[in-house]
Amino acid sequence: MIAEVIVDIASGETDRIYDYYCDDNAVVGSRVRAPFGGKIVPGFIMRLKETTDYPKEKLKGVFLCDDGLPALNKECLQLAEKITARYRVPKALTLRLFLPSEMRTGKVRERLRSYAQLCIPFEDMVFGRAKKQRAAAEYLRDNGKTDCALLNAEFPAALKELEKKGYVVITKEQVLRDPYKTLDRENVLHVLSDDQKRAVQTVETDERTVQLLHGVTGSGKTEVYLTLIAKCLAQGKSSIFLVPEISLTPQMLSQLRARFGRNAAILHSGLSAGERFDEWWRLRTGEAKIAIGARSAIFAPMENLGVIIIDEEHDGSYVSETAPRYNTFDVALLRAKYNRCKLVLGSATPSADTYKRAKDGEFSLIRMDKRINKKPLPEIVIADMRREVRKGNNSAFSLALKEELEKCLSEDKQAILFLNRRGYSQTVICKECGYVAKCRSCDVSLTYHRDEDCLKCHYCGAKYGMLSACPDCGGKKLSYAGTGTQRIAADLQKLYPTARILRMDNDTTSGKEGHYKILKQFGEKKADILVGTQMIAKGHDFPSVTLVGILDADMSLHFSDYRSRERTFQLITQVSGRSGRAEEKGKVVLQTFDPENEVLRFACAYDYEGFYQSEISLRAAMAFPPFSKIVRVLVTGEDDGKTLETLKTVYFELERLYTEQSEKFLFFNKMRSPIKRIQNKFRYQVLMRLSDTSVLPQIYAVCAEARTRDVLVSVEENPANLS
DNA sequence: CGCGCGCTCGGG
DNA sequence: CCGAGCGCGCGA
Repeated sequence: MIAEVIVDIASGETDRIYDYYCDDNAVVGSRVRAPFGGKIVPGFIMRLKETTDYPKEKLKGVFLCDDGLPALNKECLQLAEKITARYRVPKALTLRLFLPSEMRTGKVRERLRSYAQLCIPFEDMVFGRAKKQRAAAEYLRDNGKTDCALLNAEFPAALKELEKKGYVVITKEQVLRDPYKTLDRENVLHVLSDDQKRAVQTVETDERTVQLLHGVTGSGKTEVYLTLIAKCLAQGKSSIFLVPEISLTPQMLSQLRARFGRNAAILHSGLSAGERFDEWWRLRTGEAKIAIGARSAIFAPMENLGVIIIDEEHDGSYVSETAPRYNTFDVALLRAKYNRCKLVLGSATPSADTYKRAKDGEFSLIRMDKRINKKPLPEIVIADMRREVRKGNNSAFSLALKEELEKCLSEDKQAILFLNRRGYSQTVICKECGYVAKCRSCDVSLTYHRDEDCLKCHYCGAKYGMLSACPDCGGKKLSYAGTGTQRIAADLQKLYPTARILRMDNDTTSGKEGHYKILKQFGEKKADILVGTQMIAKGHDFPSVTLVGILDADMSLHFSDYRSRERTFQLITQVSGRSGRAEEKGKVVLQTFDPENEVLRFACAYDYEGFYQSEISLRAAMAFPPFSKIVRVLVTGEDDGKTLETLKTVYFELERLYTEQSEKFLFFNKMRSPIKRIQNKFRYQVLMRLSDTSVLPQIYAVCAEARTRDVLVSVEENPANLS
């Protein structure tokens, strides 16, 4: 038998079919190891045939990795075909999306799971200030051998440290028992509210594929999702449940485990390679029928899908940032159509694009206006910072916020303060000549970090020593402009010396799991005030938080991005939802220099509909998406000359499209990208706005053609930022 | 004349 | 993508 093979090499040059001899029992979609260019590389069988035109004496044979069940089923192969064509990427790159990464590296399929157990007496261990390690060790002392996946989810990073210290041994074992048996399978009746019942019924009966669930925070959308999933399960159908990465918290994981047990495979960043493979394999064989995870879980290998759910539909993490830059919704829609099942989108603040399609009747629109516990949403009060400054208050905190903070502290409640920037201050400016400290390889302003007394580049992480004098003019009057979380936390501590303050931003949350640690500490009431950036907006549920302060509510309005209004509205709604989750009524203080701003007004009134109406008419008037499509072609490379050369060819070809079909373009221009260099790569871009997307495939074709060995050409549709 | 690096080519 | 093969440039 002859196999048509795609070799797993991420390059356009090898992106074609190579013929090989193969076993007669080979199946399309199987993984192989193929001799290629003097090495053995992984590959995939795309088709099988009896003969080949390629000279027999030069033909080589492949080793079959999958016996019986191929790694990729028919749907995967068809989906891969479509994604490859749509985004014009090498086929190998698309096929990789469907497999856990460790399957490519050639390790033989193992059905092993890692378990940890103590190997010296608990009493002999020394922990110092490592509370998480102590907690993990205590857990192991009390519970004995435990699945590493569970420990990693609960005590991030602790296990690795314990192993390093020699306190814990990790063993790999054949999966013999249910590793989740430590979690009691819950046995409760899920009684739905009228709103929830109606939502479930609509999803099941409405003809349209896409169902938008627009429910206010606390309206019980999650229960609707879980009911839909449970119903599918009862019919033997599988489901996919997508959430933003950040919301896969340990609490949520155990809730899902309790509800669905081993029927659910949860694909989250805490899993080790082996565990990820294990979960994937359970889905592939049909042993597990529910895939839960972030964006990439849309490629879960199940058959017979009954429903696909995308929670927090508006979340930016649903667009991939590496090639293929797929949009999760687009992939989900393809899968829903293939399986003839429903695609449910849920959000309290849907993106304008999605909401418009629902209002236009393309999607079904299900409203859930009532909160499940009938509690009112927290009151949002606007603090006019201009007036504060006029009154002589130059601090970052308004009088109203300080009053609320004091009340909050005296009542032993918790508060969250939210702001948009990070670091101690934004930039270092010479007051005499206007010099601004910039990164040598990225051409962006550096940020001062007080704890390390250094300057850091937020794009490449480069560190520079603090300046004592201006390198340009020698002046000594250097000033820090802007305010970050670090500064806020310091000021706050001065104001309330006894308050316990936690800070959370990209600097304090090292590693993927870093932010969980801080959130967990806060959840355990080990701090009174949490100061943080965007990342505290989602996820955890803190019952004793009764106050949320948004320090610079208008900051995000000033980004040069057509979605900044929408994002600001979403952010305020989301952050406000952190306040008053339990019995106590919550309060939100929103500080702004622009108190008349209508976006802030709509957000304070929880008026999504009003916001949408205003936003959509603005988008229409300005011909912004969804009334157009913004396309950015980004040309990047280490060699400035070569990069410019490629930019020229790309621009020449695109300009031809523009002149030939100018009626489809609203805007067309080439320019240097706002940040000229990131990680030593020069960046140039061609920016377009299309009124008619029928030229899009041609744009992709031009870019695929222009890409060279050392210059990358990528296409972004409605990019989230233009840096 | 010899080796070194940079570019081009091909891999089944 | 990655290694093999080849050409030209420089040093002894």
